[in-house]
Amino acid sequence: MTDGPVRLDATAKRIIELLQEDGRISYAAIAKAVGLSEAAARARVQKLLDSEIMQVVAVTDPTQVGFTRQAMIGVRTEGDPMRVGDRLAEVPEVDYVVTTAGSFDLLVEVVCEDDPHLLDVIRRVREQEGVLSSETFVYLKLNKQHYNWGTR
Amino acid sequence: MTDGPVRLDATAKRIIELLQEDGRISYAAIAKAVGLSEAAARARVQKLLDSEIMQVVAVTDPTQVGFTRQAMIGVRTEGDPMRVGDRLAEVPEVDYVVTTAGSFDLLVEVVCEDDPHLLDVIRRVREQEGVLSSETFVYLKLNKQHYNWGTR
DNA sequence: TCACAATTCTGCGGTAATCGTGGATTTAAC
DNA sequence: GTTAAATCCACGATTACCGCAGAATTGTGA
Repeated sequence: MTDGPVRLDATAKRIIELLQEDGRISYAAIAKAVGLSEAAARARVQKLLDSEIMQVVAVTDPTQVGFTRQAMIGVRTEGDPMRVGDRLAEVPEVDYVVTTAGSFDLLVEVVCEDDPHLLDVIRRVREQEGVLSSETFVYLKLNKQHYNWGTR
Repeated sequence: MTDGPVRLDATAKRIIELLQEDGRISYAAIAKAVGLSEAAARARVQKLLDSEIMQVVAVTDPTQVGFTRQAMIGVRTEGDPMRVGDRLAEVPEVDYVVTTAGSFDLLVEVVCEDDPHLLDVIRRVREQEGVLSSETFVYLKLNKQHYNWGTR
């Protein structure tokens, strides 16, 4: 998140791909797949986690775990969009923030319990300094969500 | 993805939250945290995975693993947006599709290697039957990405 | 090219976690 | 109240995890 681009060799990429398929695969299985000792594979994984290139986490469809309202908010800003984006990232209900080129400067995904909650979050976003306007896209259905795009 | 809403008890929710923090936490640690035997905790996790309520995976910032171009594509459709969304979900470069209410019917996130690749993906999206128009937001920076929103 | 330092890897032993199974317990349906 | 299904626990055999010491590799500067 903070560092610049990091060099990843073929082994690191292969390890990432294995964990993209199954985040709970054992170190021993990783080692066998990439041709390293188990200890070396473990060190590699730990380094990838420590450097924040990769995180291994449980991902859920929020609507299945009690968050009935999700939305993407397109935001137009004045001043430095990244600065505004970093501040919006601090809002707990915000799980995803990207700075973009296009008719929005920022795209902000939020996870809420219900409509009043969403309304409150939108209000807080719009109050943020540097936010000129926003447009909300309420999620009706999550059609696809995957993470195994591999590496290049 | 296919089934309706599934009932999650407090234990299941607690397990999900633990795995949202650390996808590689041991079954034994989960068992201790939720007050079950190790075997029971393992069975619960397996059930959550099998039912596709939860997936445990490695998540990366695509720009760090060789995908230099990412974008969100806002799509306006005719006909059933979900149908179009499900078809767009089959495009390999598409990693995220949601049906929304607002000035776009669908939001489609794509992961590409470079500009020509992105251009080609956009072309394929626009050619899709039922797609009236689209607007592309090229990602400049990923400010935040997290998954530990918990459960309710 | 060589020497030196830093990093990475291997092998291994002790400890802990995983996995399967059988039987007890709880839950749900009628 | 009875039955069936689901869930849980106990436990042993297997496998994985983890830390460490030394070897091998990589990278750097003279």
